[in-house]
Order: sequence, then C-alpha cells, then structure tokens
Amino acid sequence: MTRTQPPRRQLHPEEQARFEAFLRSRDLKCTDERKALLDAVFASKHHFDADSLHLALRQKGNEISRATVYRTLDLLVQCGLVRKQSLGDQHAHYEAVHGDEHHDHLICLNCDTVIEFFKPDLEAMQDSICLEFKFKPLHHNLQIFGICRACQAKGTEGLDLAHRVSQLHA
Amino acid sequence: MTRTQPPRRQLHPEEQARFEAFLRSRDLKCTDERKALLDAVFASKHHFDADSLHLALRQKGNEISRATVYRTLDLLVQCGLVRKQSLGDQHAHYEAVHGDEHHDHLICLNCDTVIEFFKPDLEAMQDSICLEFKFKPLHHNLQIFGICRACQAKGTEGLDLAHRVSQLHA
DNA sequence: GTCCATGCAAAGCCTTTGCAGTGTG
DNA sequence: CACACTGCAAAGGCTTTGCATGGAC
Repeated sequence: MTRTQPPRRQLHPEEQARFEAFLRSRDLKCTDERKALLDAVFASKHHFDADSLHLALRQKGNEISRATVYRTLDLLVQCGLVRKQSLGDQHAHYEAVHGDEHHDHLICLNCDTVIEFFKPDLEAMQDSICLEFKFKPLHHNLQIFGICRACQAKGTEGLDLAHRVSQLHA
Repeated sequence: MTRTQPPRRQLHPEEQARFEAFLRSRDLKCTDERKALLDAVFASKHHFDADSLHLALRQKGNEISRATVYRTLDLLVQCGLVRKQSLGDQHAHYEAVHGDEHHDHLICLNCDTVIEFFKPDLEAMQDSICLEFKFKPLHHNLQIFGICRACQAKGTEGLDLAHRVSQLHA
C-alpha cells in the first residue's frame, strides 16, 4: 500500500463543492483558510461556538484569526451549510447542516447537554400556524430547557436553576 | 369630582403585591426604583429591551441607572413576572407576563413585527417529546422567522434577507 | 495586476461588577 | 442601625471593523 496519496484529501467533497459554487457565484475567493474552516466545521459532530472552532483550527496547525473565523462562519451560514443558534447563553452557537435535516433541541440546564430531536408533526403544526397568519416562514427554532434524564437521576439539579432560567435569554 | 386622590396610585396592584411578596421572601427591599420599574414594565404592551425601558423610565422622570434596570429585570424574571427572550438579534428582549399565559412568536425579518400566538396542541406535543426523552421541561421557546402578511403584500422583502437570516443568532 | 482576504488591534455593543455613598426595614 | 440598594464608571465577553499587507484569479 505505498500508492502516492494526494497531498490534501478532500474531506467533505459535497459540502466543499457547494461552498465553492457559492463563493464563485459571488466572486469571492476560495482560500486555504476557508477550506480549512469548512473541514473543521464538518468534522465536528455537535454544536460549537466561534471560539472553540478557532481553537480546534489552531490545534490542527491552521493559523487562522478569530476575525476570519467569524467572517467565514457568516459566509457558511449564508450559503446554508451552517446554522447559527442561540442555546440560552450569551454567545452564538453553530452547527453543520447535513442534508436538509432540521431538528430542534432539548437543553439541560444542569449539565448543558443538548439533545436533538426531529418530529415531523411539530413541523406540520408550525406550518399550519403560519398558514393561519398568512406568514411566510423562512426559519424556525424550538428550544426546550429543562433537566435531562441523567441529571434527574443524579438529583444534582436545582443549585441555582432559578438564576439560570432567568439568564436564558432565549 | 374634587375628591382627594392618593399621592401615588397603585397601577398594577396584583403584580405589585406579587413582587413585594417575592422581595420579602428573600429579605430584599422594596425601593422606589423597583416599584417604578415594575410599573413601567406592566405599562408596556409589547416586547421591550433593557435600553428602551431605561429610556422610558427617564422620560417619565425616574432617574434610574442602567445597572439598576438590569438588576431589577433579573429579579422580575426570577419572580416570574417577566420573561426574557431572544428575538434574533444580539440583545435580550423582555416581556411582561400577564397571568399564566404562554405564547410563541412569529417574527418578521423585514419589518421586525412580532406576532404572538398560542396553540395548545403545540404545547401538548412538546410535552410528549419530553416524555419520550424523560426530559423534565422548565421553559420553552419557539420562534418562527419569516415574512409577515403585510410585507408579503408590499413586496418589499428580500433586500438583504439572506444576511438577516444569517445573523439570526436564534 | 486587480480586488478580495487576512491578521491585527481597536472599537462596539450589551451586560455585569466593584465600590463608596444612601436608604429601607 | 445593619444590611441591602443605588449610581457611577470601569471591566467583561463576544463580535465587528479599519487598515495595511498578502494572496487568489
């Protein structure tokens, strides 16, 4: 197995292609930083924030600035490859969009675990509400804050839950 | 009709009583600033943010500092009289809680109108999801972003909607 | 060669906090 | 009369921006 490998494998070809098409369509440039960031985003299985993405990139040896992280995330969101969400604290969270799937979130106020779920009935019901108000939906967001199963079992809840609820900002 | 009026009418007796009970229960004090802020909150019909509340208070002649506005809003949220929400931009929004009602929001990305709605079926469905995950819900939040009926009619939508969606942060 | 992109550092915005003085209970 | 509350100003956290340099096409 000593076949020559290409110097840089394309890790997420489909998303890469979509991003490049988006960039071309706007006369933007496909830089190394942008490619590296796309890879890092699609390598992540879960939610992340700008800072942890920045850190992950640096740890992989990509000397990329925080400013570029923000600028590129913005592009990815506009291009539909990334979603930006608030999960109840003061900073933005992001997640890679795989295919067309949409899911909502259960967020544990005790251990910060985020459980994703998808319920078609729920989406249908939202559509019917929009119809009722003649509102054209573009995006939605449902978050349920509470205590996850594990934390209920541990019984460690309730330290300063009242305060966390008040700080939800969501 | 020249009956003597009390020097300061209690504008929102029920909420005032609840707030005072809350304060007493924590050995906190019922100051003029806190009373004025409560009044201002319940005088507002819609959503507001900390800054506009601060402004409204000053315009009514209450020299209250921004710090106290934040501190008191926090108390009101903990006491359940106010809800704190993110409506897609970078700062927190608040709304007075009248009774036990809960509602969700349709948010127009073109004119920023917020339409409130309540759908019991939706709440029930959320409960069933929580049951499924053995998740104990404490608070939830559903926002649907899009274009309201009026803006669809005006056809003024779509200026930089993509960018607004990307900035949702929600 | 022309713009666009990057990094840096500074500024921005909203929010929180330390401190000294003031007022409530 | 103790302890909580206020205002002020400064700090804080996250994000954006201006500017000069470097890079893609």
